[in-house]
Amino acid sequence: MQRKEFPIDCSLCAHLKDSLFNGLQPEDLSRINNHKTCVQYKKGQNIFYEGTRPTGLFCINGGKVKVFKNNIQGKEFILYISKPGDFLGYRALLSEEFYGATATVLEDAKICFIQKDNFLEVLQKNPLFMKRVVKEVCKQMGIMEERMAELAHKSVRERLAGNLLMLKESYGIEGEESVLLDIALSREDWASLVGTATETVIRLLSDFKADELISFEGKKIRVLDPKRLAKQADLIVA
Amino acid sequence: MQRKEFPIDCSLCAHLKDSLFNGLQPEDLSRINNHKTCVQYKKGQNIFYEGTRPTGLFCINGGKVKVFKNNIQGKEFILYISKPGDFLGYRALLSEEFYGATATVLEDAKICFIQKDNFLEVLQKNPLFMKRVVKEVCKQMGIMEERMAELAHKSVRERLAGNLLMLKESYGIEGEESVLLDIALSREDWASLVGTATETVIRLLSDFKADELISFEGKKIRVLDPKRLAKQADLIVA
DNA sequence: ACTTAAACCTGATAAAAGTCATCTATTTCG
DNA sequence: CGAAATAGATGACTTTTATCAGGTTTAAGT
Repeated sequence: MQRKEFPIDCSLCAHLKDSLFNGLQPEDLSRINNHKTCVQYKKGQNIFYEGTRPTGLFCINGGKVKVFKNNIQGKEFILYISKPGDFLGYRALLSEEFYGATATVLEDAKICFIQKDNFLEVLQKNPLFMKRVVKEVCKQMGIMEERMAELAHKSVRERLAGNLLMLKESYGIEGEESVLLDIALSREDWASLVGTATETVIRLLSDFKADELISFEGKKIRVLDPKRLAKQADLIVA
Repeated sequence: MQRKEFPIDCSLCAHLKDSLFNGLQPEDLSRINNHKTCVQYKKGQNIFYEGTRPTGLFCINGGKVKVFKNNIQGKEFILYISKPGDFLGYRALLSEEFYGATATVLEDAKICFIQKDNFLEVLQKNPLFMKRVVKEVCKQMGIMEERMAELAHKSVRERLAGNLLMLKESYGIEGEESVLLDIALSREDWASLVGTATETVIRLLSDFKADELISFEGKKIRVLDPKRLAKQADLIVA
């Protein structure tokens, strides 16, 4: 469980443009930069744990991370899958609560940590930055509301199709006639994302494959027919 | 569908202390106050509609409101039940999106409307107010995450028990040996809240009644045994 | 390379919950 | 007040999905 540090300058970060830090005054960005620590994580390592106190904010520079809750029976539900440029753990930090979820690395990651005080200071003296953060939180909340309503009334098949299309938006690499989802999830992760049993995901994914809606490419999935998939997700009135 | 206006001064509002406006500078509160319009709504009336553009913020002075999404098949899922002191419609306003849900009056209500510009101005020149809003949004988000995980992996029985306990926190009136839920929901509303079919709610509620966990008092429910209900909700390891 | 473990897959079965049909009680409203 | 509409209740049936038990394939570690 060794953690290797790595040097990187926020102002030169390849993902600054996708991040909420984009647009920050140079002096503020350098304040963030000078007080951060950046660490490499291997697949399977945890970044923070449900029930513990946040002491700062994580910002992803590379790799992918899942944020999930565990219920009493140990069943996992994935709330978010985060990628470079994304903030991690800001919800609990800003609501001044303990972490409500655990974050685990899906694909080897480089993650920067910004001390709570530094982040909050920059936040408070930058109304525009604050505004962007609020906007982002509220946007996320809208997505959650949508997902929750689907969880309540859609079948597993519909939800799986919907999640394939959702990940296509964030992780899709456009090819000719098809889109590769550039994220390697185990069947178990898919189950945690959709809110179902692993066996059910396996069966449905091979259904979708048999129907030529998707194909498998190593651990990744290629979306062959987004339109018909959207019908399966009951997003369009067929 | 006539709307009767009514006069009320924010600084004298009985629910100011429960509201996010609490702690606002007198001049800012009066700015809000002078630019608001307050209207009475009857049960069943809509306050705003999914898919329309927010033009301001609603603040509840009296009554109760449900905020819900409708899916393609017309099935309703209740996201929030709001009471006096609560803000309504701030999520879409702050994320600068269309409303993601519809708000309908559950019990005759008095609701004030604050024009977008006035609200945003007060928000921007008051970092502390902004901070409280962010904190509240993030707290709500934590609640949503929790509820979503339950929706994913708990049975309808567990969720119904959990929702009874949840409403007990917000709407419970303590009696001797029991707590009355001071909110009149139809079986259909309960179903929309829990994410199930009306018939299932009816059956489960009468199960709970037979087990003397709850009793019915007109349209309201009395919680007789919160502890055993928590076991049904699988909140405590029995 | 070999052993072990993890991930993936398949089939059978059972339980949970949705749907449909029907009936009764309770409101609502002209 | 009485008719009509709405809400609540119950039974029969079906579908979906979880669970369990057994497989095979793939990956990981020594």
